[in-house]
Amino acid sequence: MRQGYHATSIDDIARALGSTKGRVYHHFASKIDLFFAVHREGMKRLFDAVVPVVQKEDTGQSTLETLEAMLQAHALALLEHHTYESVVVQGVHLHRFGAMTPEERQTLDELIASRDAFESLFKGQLARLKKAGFLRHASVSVAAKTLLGGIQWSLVWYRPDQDTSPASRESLAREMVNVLMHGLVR
Amino acid sequence: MRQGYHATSIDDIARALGSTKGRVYHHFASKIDLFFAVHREGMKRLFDAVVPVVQKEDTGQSTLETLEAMLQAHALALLEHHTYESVVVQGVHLHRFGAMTPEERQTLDELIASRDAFESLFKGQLARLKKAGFLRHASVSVAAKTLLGGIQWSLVWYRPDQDTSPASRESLAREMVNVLMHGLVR
DNA sequence: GTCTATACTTGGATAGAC
DNA sequence: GTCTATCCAAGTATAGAC
Repeated sequence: MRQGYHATSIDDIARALGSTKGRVYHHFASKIDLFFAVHREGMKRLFDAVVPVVQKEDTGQSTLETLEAMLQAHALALLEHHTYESVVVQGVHLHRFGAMTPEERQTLDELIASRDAFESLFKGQLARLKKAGFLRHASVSVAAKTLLGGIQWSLVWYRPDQDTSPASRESLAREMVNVLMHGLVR
Repeated sequence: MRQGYHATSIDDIARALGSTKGRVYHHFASKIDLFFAVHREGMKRLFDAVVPVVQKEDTGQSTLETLEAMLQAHALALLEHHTYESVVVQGVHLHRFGAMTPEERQTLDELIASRDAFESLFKGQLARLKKAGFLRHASVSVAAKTLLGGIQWSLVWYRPDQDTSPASRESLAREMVNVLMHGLVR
């Protein structure tokens, strides 16, 4: 999270643990294997936050309200698990990397597929809204990327140490979602 | 742009030039100096795209229309100069890095300051809108980061090779801006 | 399961010929 | 201004003791 994949050495990690390389390599076969484990956990937490909200769809709230709840859950999860999620972003860049073993390549492909599946949760909801007459001047795909982008960009600027209370994270998430849902209408 | 700062070796760069390290080191004192040069050019292009739009403010268009034009110009610049701008993003991460010489540190601080100045162009416009009754449920700062984030996230997903025509970039930029300006109102 | 010691490779940077 | 050759540091990974 702090320095990115390449700038972080196994020695850095060992030092943070108060131990040495040996311990790290006892638990993980390679550096990228450790990265994969963190990435997987990060994706799990995103799904755990958003899937329950999608499944509550039939309990009376409108399609638009469900989307708003999904965005809110996503934004909050990003802030709460900022450590894991800022590792997840880096998976995208590693994707077009080149030199790795077939197994590593396959694992990475799985992780990217899981990111796509996550985005599709939002695309599905947006497609339903478009049918209902919303979103007239944008495609579902670009809308999904733009809305998620507005939230996910917080991974770039948000510093968890500056503001630690759960309530302030909740209201920060709310602010971001408000901007995206209501745009700049008066 | 393709592999990120750390994963790209000077040999990679020399190979792309059809030459060797020697040439690169004749023109740039160090790897980070080369990075700085690209970053600087990237920031220059962003300002060149947006500043003229801000300065046209007094020519009859509304504050809201000016903001929309600024976002559009920014989005288009990101797509057009995707190569430079995706390097600019990495400056943020390098910022909290640690080991560098005082001169390098100072240069990096200047680059970050220039990013902040850029964001302030949008904050200024949003502050004027807030006074006029817009943006009631979000702070100027979070709104700026969220709106810019929606656009800047295209640096993560946009692949310039897939769609090369200026017209299609223009309409892609338009779509992103529409989502952000009009939100999900019907 | 954790440590120390070390093998091996990559990559930033420099020297000096042309 | 560009090349080749080389130095040196950093960092991944492994071997083997405890």
